[in-house]
Amino acid sequence: MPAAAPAVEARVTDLIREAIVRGDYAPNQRLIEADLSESFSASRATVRTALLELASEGLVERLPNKGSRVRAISLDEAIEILEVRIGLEGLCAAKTAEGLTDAEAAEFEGLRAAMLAAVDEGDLVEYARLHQRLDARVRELSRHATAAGVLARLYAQSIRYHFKLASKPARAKVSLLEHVAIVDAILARDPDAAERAVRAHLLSVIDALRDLAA
Amino acid sequence: MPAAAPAVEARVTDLIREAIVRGDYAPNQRLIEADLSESFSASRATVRTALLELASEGLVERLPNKGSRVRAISLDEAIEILEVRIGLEGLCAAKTAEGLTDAEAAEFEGLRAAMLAAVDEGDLVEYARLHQRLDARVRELSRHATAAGVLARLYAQSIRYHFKLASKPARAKVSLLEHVAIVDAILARDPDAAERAVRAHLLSVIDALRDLAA
DNA sequence: TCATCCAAAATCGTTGACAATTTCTACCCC
DNA sequence: GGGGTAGAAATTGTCAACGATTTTGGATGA
Repeated sequence: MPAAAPAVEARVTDLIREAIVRGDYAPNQRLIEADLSESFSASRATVRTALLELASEGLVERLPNKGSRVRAISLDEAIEILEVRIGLEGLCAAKTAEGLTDAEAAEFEGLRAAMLAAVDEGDLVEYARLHQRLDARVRELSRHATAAGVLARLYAQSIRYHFKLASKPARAKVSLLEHVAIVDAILARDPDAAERAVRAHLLSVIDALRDLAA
Repeated sequence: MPAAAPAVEARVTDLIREAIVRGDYAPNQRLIEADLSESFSASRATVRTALLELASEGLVERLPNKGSRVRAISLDEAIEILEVRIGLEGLCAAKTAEGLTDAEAAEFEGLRAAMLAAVDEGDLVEYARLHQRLDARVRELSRHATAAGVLARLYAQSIRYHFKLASKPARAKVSLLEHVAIVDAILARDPDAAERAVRAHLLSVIDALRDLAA
C-alpha cells in the first residue's frame, strides 16, 4: 500500500489556508475558483470544498453568487477575538493547572526557563515561538476539545495581529512577565490563579493592540 | 424582481439542519448522500456541500471515504460546551449590561415578568420559550459578533440536552431564580454582577445535567 | 465451526460540462 | 457629456457520470 496519500481535498484546503496565513493573498482579495483550481492543479469542485471549509474557519468570506474573498479582520474584530479568548484560555489554563502531572510540570519549567533566556538574549523570534508553544500546550493539556477547537479557529483568524505585536521589542518584556505568571500559577496547581493570570495577560494584549492603532 | 429565491444550496443545508435538530435523524445515524439527494430533490453535489457545512457546525461527523453521520454529543461534551458558554455568555451579559438603553431595559423587565408568570402558572413550554428568548436577546444586544457566532454553533450542538432539562418541572423554579438574577444584574447595569449571575446559572445547569445522568 | 479471502455491492471523491447569476463594456439617447 | 441599457464576458451554482475506496456477503479450506 502506497503511504496513504491524504485526500486531495484536505491537501488543497491546507495549501490555501497556509497561503492566506502567510499573506500570499491580501485581505479582501478575491479568490476566484478557476484561478485557484489552476494554481493548485485541482478541480474546481475540490477548490470549492476547500473555500467552504475555510469560510467556516473564518479565514474566507463567501458572498452567494459573488464569490469568495480573504476575510479582513478589523482591529475591533481582533479585540473581540481576544475578549473571547479570555474566557476560553482561562478555562484551559484552569483545567491544565487542575490535572497537572509531574512530567507536564517539568515541561512547563523548561519552557519558562527557555522564554526567560530568549528575551534576555533579545531573540524575539525565538520568544514568539516559545510562547506560542506554551499556549498550545496549555490548550492540549486542558483536555478540553471544545475550547481547544474554538480557540484554534480564532487563532488562525487573528494571526496577522500576532505578527504586528510580536515585532515590538518593548512588548516582549511585558509579555514575558505575564507568561511567567501564568506558568507559575499552573505549576502551583492553582486553577483560579491560572485563570486570573491568563485574563490579565490577554487584557494587556488588548491594551497593546489599542495602542498600536492609536 | 421575484422575492429573491434563496440558493438551493443554502436551502438544503437549512432543511437538513432542521431535520437533525428536530430529531428526525437519530444520533449516529448514517447520512447517505444519495438518499438525502433524493429526499430533498437536489443533486448529490448540493447535498455534499450541505453536509460539509453542517460538519463545520459540529452537527455532522464526516469520516473520510466512509460517509457522514449525525454527530452524537456525549454528556461529557455537553458539559464541555456549558463550560465554554460560561466564558462566552458571561462576556455577552457584561457587554449588554454595559451598553443597556432604556428601551432595552423595558424589554428585559417585560421578559422577567413574563417568565415569573409562566412558572407561576406551571407553563413549562412557555417558560422555556421565554428564557431562550432572553438568552438570545442578551447575545444580540452584546453586539459581540464573535461570541454570538460561537455560541450559536454550540447551542445547536447541545440542543438535545436542553430538551431533557426543560422537561424537569423541579428544574424550572431553580432556573427561574437564576434568570431573574441575571436580568436584575443587567438592569442594574452592573457588568461584573451580570457575568457572575450567568456563571452561577450555567454552573447550576452543569450540576443538573450531572444529576440527570446519575 | 471458524477464520480467511475474494468478488460484488454500496458509497464516497473527483471531474468536466452546462445553467444561472453577476459584472463589465460599449453603445445609444437625451 | 452623463446616465441608462442591452449584450458580452467572467464567475459561481448545479448536475450527471466516472473512478476509487470501503463494506458486505458468501465460498473455501483447515
